[in-house]
Amino acid sequence: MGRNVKIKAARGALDMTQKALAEAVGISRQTMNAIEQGDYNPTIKLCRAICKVLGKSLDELFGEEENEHEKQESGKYAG
Amino acid sequence: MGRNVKIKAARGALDMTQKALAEAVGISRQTMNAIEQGDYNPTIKLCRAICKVLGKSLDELFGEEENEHEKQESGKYAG
DNA sequence: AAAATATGTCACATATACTTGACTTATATT
DNA sequence: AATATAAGTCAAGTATATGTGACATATTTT
Repeated sequence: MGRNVKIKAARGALDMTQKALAEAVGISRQTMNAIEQGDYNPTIKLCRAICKVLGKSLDELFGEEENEHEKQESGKYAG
Repeated sequence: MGRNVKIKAARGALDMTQKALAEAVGISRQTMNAIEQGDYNPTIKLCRAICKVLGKSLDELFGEEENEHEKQESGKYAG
């Protein structure tokens, strides 16, 4: 999928650890890590919760996939 | 969850049926219907695909849950 | 350099997003 | 008023998001 660098940056700006963010959002640390790693595809409700904690919009954190070195998407919903 | 009136409106503006939108996005008609009905919580990837087809941003279509007559959320990720 | 904390990853379990097929109720169209 | 298309819903199946525990590797702190 493509690592989510924006979450990591926003989290860093608030000096929060993955664990702290995960707790604030109400999910497990591993899930938070997997999302930053791009290992999966969170639900919109979870994305909204992350945005709220980090004080960012959906577009800022989850808009337009990083297509810098695009790694052959398993493309279920065609782009 | 709360019906997504915005998708319905954007779809209507393009004179698309649920079936047509579902096909354009690459999901089943029933899933599209369930999302508009607020019967579940799509993944961000699917949301992006819907946005792309409808020419709207995540914030426009999926930002901030409708809290007009808020029906006691099952609140997994606290709001 | 040892101890502590943060991050990455794996395997297995559970909840739920999404599919498919079928049926019903609206809303056109003729 | 009959026929067609659109929309809503249900049950049963499959795929995957998320949880939990455990362990490995970075990175920071002492």
